Amino acid sequence: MNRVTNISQQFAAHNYKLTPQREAIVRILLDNEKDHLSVEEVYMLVKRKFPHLGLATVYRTLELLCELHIVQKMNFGDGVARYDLRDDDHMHMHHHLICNVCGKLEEIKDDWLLELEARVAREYGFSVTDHRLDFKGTYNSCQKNGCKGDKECRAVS
Amino acid sequence: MNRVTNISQQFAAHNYKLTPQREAIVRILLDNEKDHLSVEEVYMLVKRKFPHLGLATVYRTLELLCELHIVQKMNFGDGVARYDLRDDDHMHMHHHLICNVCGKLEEIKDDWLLELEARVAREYGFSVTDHRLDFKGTYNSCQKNGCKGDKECRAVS
DNA sequence: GCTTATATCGTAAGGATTACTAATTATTCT
DNA sequence: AGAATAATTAGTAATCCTTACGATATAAGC
Repeated sequence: MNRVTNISQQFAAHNYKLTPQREAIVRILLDNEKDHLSVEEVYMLVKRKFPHLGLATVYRTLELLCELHIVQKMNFGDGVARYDLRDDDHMHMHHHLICNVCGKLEEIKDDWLLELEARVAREYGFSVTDHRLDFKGTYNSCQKNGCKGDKECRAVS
Repeated sequence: MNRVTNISQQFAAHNYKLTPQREAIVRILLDNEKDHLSVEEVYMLVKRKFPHLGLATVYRTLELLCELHIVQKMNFGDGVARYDLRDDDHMHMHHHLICNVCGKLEEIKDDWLLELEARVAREYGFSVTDHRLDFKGTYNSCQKNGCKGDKECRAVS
């Protein structure tokens, strides 16, 4: 099924309407799935096709998408919230690799934590509904370029 | 060795001085290790013993501690940065359990990710220097109290 | 078609963090 | 010890991101 149609149905299921503004925002997110866009970036991109759209609408729509578990609001330490499309099952977030040198943010779609979640349930009496796993480090290909220094810790990870 | 002494040496090693203000802040962090304090909370606590301390000094000191890898700045979604003491080796962060019902934040000190880090290195050519692993879910003991709803997704996780 | 609810727009208000200047404290050199 | 230099702090102003608000516009129900 078309992803926009799918999302439209999820809106309807919760008595929300997929207005033209909301649809434009959703399309921007789908078209830039790899990019972990910030509110401002979404705003800029969607304004090309929809010049009259207001910034507050972007904030509200992203909050709505978050509530519907279509996206996940995240903070990678650059001072702005970023939004990441969830997997189709809307269950778990994928993992991230964040390079200290080049700054690249790569996604790992596999879920590597099923075993650990079972362990958490067993040992801590805690049933996991979601997780977040980020790795910081350096790509081997970036290693030779040297490290920019140890300032990355200042970021809110 | 005394932890304050140890930290003092780390300051000296980087040509920073452990001033009375900085030491007071460090002591507050050590005394409230489990609590993931925010800047404002540190400020309030340290002012009891050190009424003339300024808020900006708290911000600067925590940034400094972050640079020295003594603490880790984190964002758990409540709009403020929180600071978490690193393990003694200053290498890796511990993991967190965050309950959707009671809001409790528990730490898991074991490092469960060594194998996954090896896998990342092998499959992605990425050598991990640090990680972040948070589990969201509910304690079995909280389950019977019911869930507050699905608004937790609005938080920046 | 009129009424009611929902969504948008633009901007004002809020809150957390950073930037900045003057004052204070420590260090170095003679 | 005393002057000069450097490091640190205090207090507040400025900045930036986000939320709140009132008015307008759009859609839904009868």
